[in-house]
Amino acid sequence: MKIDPTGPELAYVQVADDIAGRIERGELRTGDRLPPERELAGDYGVSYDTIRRAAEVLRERGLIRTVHGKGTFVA
Amino acid sequence: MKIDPTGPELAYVQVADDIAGRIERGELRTGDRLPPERELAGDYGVSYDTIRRAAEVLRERGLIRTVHGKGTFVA
DNA sequence: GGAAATTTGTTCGTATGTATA
DNA sequence: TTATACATACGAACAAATTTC
Repeated sequence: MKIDPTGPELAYVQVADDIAGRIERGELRTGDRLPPERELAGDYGVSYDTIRRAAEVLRERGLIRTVHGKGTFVA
Repeated sequence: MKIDPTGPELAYVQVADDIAGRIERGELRTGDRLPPERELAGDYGVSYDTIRRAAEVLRERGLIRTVHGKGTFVA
């Protein structure tokens, strides 16, 4: 679940693609809550900032929605 | 009691060290309850987040214990 | 039992400084 | 110079546990 920070792919793109893949494969389903952003940062071995960027990408794609104080959910 | 945010020492370390010093000097004794975390934040002029980090350090050192809904006590 | 106040716990939102490519 | 990435810190919203009346 870790990200390769040395590869040609940007870290936040790798994270976004990984989460998108989990949604597409049905590992994450509509309404499911993702782990907290700061926990995802630890899971992927990246910074909170990188998770924020990845989440922004996924929100723009309409794959997730985020609620202040509650969490991030599969759309 | 305020913290120096411009110094090289991290804010949460400064807070943890200050509270540890008060315990070591006997100003705070076993069983004493500390002020609420959000009040400590105001006292030290730092954020709740910083107090939480400081408390985590002190818990790891075994100097305090925290009870949900009750408060934080000197160990 | 129930409501309110107090206090800690969790989670997202934002800003800043530093390092690197 | 700009964009990426990391870490710290401050702010805001939501939730749970405890006590008291």
